[in-house]
Amino acid sequence: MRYLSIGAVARECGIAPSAIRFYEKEGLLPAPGRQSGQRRYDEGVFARLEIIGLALDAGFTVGETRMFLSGFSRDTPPAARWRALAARKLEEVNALMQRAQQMKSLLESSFHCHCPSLQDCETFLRERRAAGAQRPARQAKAARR
Amino acid sequence: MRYLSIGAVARECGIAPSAIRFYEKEGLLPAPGRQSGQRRYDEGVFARLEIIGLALDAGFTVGETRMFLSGFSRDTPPAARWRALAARKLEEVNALMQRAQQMKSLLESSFHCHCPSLQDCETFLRERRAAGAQRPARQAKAARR
DNA sequence: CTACGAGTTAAAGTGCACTTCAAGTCAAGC
DNA sequence: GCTTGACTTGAAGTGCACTTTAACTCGTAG
Repeated sequence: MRYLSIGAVARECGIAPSAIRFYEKEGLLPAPGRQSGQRRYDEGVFARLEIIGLALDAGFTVGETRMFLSGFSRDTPPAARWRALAARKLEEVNALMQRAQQMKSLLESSFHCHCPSLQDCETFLRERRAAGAQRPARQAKAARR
Repeated sequence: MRYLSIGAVARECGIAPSAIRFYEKEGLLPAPGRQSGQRRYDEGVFARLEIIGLALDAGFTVGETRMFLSGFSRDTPPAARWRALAARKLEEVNALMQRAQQMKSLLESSFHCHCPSLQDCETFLRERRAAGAQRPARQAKAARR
């Protein structure tokens, strides 16, 4: 079993050391063992970091990701609460995918479109109709740096 | 043709007046006519706001959205530059959708999963394998409030 | 005239996910 | 002993997309 420094982990998975410390401080990552003050990680950290990245990429906040991860931890899983959160998040992810799909259509069609103005761009109007009577008061998230 | 105040537009499409002013200042929204100092919008503003929302939701920054919109404007479309941007963005949107899909799978499977720890969760390992040797050094964005 | 609601501005504030900074510790090499 | 490089900490800074604030102007109603 190799024991890796924070720098080694960072290099190996392309995350800044500062981010790893940040995740630890925020309770996403368990505090690892130390060797003369320095953090020493085992291989398991990569799987954790991967889910963290996945969750944050998919639009979870740090707090939500913490809860998401707690759904997988061995200590007292508060299943009901977790399930509710997961269900809500699933909807948000669906909404995100739908909007991304719309944007994708819009982008693709823009390659073939030469409308002088938006007001009468056929493609856009079609997209808009496809989107339906939504006008949904956007609120979901999905960011990373 | 109705002429709407900023408040009326805001109410009708669920965006804060401050956001509308912000978009105008950032050049996403053309400056409308004024009536004793106050902005008066025509119906066309809704289509504009809808694309702005779509673009921002799909992860465009304000600057990118400005360029995206300029692709649709009647004045000198710098087609090459725009196409390059659109192509790059299309890739980013694809990546976003892929990650969202992964998160969705993870969420869905978490309903049926009762693994004591991540390290040996079959479902997660399968997801990970499906994701391939990516470890992609995340960089794309996709946020809104 | 006064009051009110809705608009105007520039500037400062907010929340999030990190990053950067300043000052220090530690082990190894010379 | 001194230097180097990688690490440690808490605190402050950053970028983005807005929001809030403060001080103001309008048109209308009473």
